[in-house]
Amino acid sequence: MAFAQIIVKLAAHQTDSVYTYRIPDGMRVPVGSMVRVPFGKGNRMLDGFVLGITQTVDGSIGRIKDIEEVSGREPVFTGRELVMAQWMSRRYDAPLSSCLALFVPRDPDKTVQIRVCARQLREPVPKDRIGTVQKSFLNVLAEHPDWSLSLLMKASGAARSSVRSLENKGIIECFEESDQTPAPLVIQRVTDPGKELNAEQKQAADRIIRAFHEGRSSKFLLYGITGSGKTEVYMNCMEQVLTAGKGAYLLVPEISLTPQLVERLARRFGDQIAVLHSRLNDTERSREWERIRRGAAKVVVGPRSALFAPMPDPGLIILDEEHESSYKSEITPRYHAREVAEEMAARGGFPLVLGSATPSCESYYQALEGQAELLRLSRRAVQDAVLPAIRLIDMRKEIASGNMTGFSGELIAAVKDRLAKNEQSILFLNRRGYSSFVSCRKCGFVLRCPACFLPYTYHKEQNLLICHHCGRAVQPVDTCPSCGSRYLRMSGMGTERIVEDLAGLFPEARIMRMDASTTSGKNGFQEAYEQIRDHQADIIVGTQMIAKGMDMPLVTLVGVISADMSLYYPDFHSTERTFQLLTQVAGRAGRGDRPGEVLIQTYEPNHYVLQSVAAHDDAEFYRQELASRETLVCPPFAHFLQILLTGREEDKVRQAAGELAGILQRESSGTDAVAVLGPAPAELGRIDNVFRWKLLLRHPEEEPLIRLGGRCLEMFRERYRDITAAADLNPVNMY
DNA sequence: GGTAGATCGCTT
DNA sequence: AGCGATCTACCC
Repeated sequence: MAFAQIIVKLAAHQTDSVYTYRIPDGMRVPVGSMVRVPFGKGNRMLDGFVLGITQTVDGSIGRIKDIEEVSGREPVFTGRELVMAQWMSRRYDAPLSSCLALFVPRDPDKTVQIRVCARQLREPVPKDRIGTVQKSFLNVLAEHPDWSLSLLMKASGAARSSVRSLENKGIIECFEESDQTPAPLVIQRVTDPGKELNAEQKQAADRIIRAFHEGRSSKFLLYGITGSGKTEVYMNCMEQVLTAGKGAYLLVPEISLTPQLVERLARRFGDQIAVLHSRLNDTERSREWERIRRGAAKVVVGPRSALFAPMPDPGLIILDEEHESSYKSEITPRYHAREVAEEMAARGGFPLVLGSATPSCESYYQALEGQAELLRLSRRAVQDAVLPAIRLIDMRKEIASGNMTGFSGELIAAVKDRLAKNEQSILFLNRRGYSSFVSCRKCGFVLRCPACFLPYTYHKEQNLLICHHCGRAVQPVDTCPSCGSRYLRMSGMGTERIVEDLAGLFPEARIMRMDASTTSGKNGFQEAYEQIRDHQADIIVGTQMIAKGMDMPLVTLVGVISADMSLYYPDFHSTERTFQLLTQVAGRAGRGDRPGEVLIQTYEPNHYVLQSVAAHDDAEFYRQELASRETLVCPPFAHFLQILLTGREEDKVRQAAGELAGILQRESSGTDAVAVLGPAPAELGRIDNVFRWKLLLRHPEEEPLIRLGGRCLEMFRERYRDITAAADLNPVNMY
């Protein structure tokens, strides 16, 4: 008798419990299998992962049930993957089952279809008495040796018993065969042999490849300005890694996974690439995974989750736009792809490349400290393109001169000028919708979502008040729900409002809006891009999505409506984000043969972020930002562990938060003392009627935070079963 | 998350 | 006492 140690995927389990199930006689259940098991009083079928096999069983276990079946290919995860999942589980305080699930396709049965085939071993000798049905079966088999057993049976009219009879006589043999390697999603011939690299690019590629050949897991920061040809360096390195028989991961932020990039990679690597993104269905994703698992696809392109694709022998991981916050998962396990990639590279003994035009402060600091090798690309690969002129517009002066429109005279004049020249303008505002809140002029009441307590954003097109947090949509009212007055006012500006105002100012212009609301369809983003490229719009009003890597040669003006909005967001990342966003959005101007101009409207033109953006002085930004981070004791000079407590009863959540703070303070002592900040209600104190309190732990090193957090949360969870406590290491959203 | 068994509270 | 509504513990 054999038993399997199984962890089960159950949402209510905040921590893993290992259950013992009996393996029915004849069932093959290796370690690493995914199985269906009956669970709970109702014997509901759940997915489970097999962590171990034992021959005996602990007498204290009451009732032991049988495994129902094994899902898909067995096993679904390797020992190496289990080790990575365990590392993630500890580091991110997440159930092991949730970490293992990342390495397993959602429906393993779709990954590979096992079929039963037959092959003839010898001719029937005369003394064998063959019936006619069996003879017919052999004839069909001779004609179609690749058919499945069921097909052969159907064609010949043979029953399973006849087949068994042939088997028993040793004339045929039945065997299981997995399907052929699935067809690639992207089919393209290799037409691009690769460009000659310039000196900087070549030096960068050489140093990465040297580390690869030496089996060093070095970390590189490829810091290259917009248009300096980072992708060409990536492709050159990947090609050399492939030549050496290994595979490569190219991670991109989801938004950057555009058809242009995929096409470019396909022209270079043909069907050796596997493309993964969130819009694939289960079958498509499973097929790409299967191609990767079989070694048919050696270049994996995708967002952070692509790291978990089962590449048998990786030799390189590249994170493009490494500063992007989409590399941090906001659901359990709350991992950062950069950290997971680093761990994979370290274990595998191969290099990691972080690429960006605006590196994260963490990576920049590591390069300064020598923990990452810095590779600079300082020249634009496109010869004539020059950096755009960036000018700051002091909006205080506009207000002083009586201009309350939100558009400076200079910006309006510049747009008018571009319209006259038949060139395109981009106007950037990082807030969608029409107005940011609706309030009563008489009593000051603000219309808010009842579940989240966040002000509603008015969407004029749909004529709805929408909560940008939970998505709740309600009909607008014309009287104040509090005092009954009819003086309701819309305040703050969103992209919809900007479009409306511009239409009034420039009635002849073709104005287009590009934000999450207008690009939601399957190809929404691509279609919008093509419209811009084909000059079907003169003015494009958009949120941050227009800042990302699109090539728009007709755009010669970029206007930032308000740079201050993101600058004063209550999060220490806000300055860095603003710098990155403004630098990226400025990079959209003048990439063709005409020079670009960037106008940034602000109420604080002397702020170091704006000054360094305007001067194209990245080094100065990082100098000031790192100094400020050191003073504020923020990353990279400290690490945070945020603990979010949620529950349906406000009093209970508050009380639990206080108790957890006490446990943390008691357990953290001596030289390794961790700073405990809070508890405090979260800025979004209530979402969908669940109350939220938070605690923040800070320490110069990560390890004491992970250790203390893990230990204290274990104690806490035993005591409070109805309160959810979720840890987040170095959260990207500190609210 | 789902279920059974315990407990609560209101009805007859 | 009788029965639905709510709470609590546990699931191999």
